[in-house]
Amino acid sequence: MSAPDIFSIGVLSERSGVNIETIRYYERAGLLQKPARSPGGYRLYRTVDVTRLSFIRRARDLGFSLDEIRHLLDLADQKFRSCRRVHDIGLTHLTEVRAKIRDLRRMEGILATMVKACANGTMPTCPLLEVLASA
Amino acid sequence: MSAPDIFSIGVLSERSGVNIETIRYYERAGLLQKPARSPGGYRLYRTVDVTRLSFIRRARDLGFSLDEIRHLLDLADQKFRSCRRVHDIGLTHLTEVRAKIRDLRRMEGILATMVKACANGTMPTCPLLEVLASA
DNA sequence: TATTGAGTCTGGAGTTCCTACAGGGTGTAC
DNA sequence: GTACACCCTGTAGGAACTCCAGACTCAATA
Repeated sequence: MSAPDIFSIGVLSERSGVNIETIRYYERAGLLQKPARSPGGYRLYRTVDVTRLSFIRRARDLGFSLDEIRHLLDLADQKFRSCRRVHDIGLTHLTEVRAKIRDLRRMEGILATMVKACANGTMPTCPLLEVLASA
Repeated sequence: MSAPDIFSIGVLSERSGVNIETIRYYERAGLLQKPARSPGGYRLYRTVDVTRLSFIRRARDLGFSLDEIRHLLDLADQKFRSCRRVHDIGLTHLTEVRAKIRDLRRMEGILATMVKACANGTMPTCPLLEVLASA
């Protein structure tokens, strides 16, 4: 664990913002490859693991399930031989991502209006529910 | 259950896109008020419940926890007397919403590029991980 | 109006995605 | 060589659902 680009699970946790226990869980769940081990049995990681783990964390924050993230990781890993398959999976997620952006934009608009009104000392009414409720 | 604006949990489920079991779970968790009951004990809902439930579903899809959603519902319900409190809670969520939008737009860009390249028959390399991994 | 079949009820167990110990081993710094 | 922080496995817990059994309700139809 002395080489600068090889580090322990604690360091990985710190650099990726993912809990140590969660990292081990992702390994069990197959989202991370089983890492190399030190002679004493410690897991050994590299920079590429930080990247992968940070991605998983962000994607989770954005409401993607582990299964969806598995798909996205497969895309990134170039696991699909067929261009058609990359296209289809990419398009599915693109549609989902765009829908999420649209919803978040709506929420942003409402929240910004409320915060602004409050800053002026005016107690605002809140159309938050209605704006997301409509199809 | 004959009046047009009063309906059963099954109809509510259909109109809101939320599982029947999940609706009952939200009731137990205090996100939905306890509904009126028919003489035989069936839950009775109204249009306002569809709105509220649809909002919860959307917010869950966007990665908000039930606790965060409780806060947002409180905002919408005008539960806070103080403008300061509305301002603070609104601002907290606004910051979170904007961060999510930023991440999703990055994903959107990558996915769109990949889908486009694939449509041209070119197998693209995928910088998906890198784009979200960076702080 | 009696029946039938879809819908609903409660309570409890199972699933996913973590998170928190307990009890023990590892690594390194003095 | 012994502290002390770190890591190991395994198991148990929590959040947010999801499913099921066995019993009851309701509306439609014969």
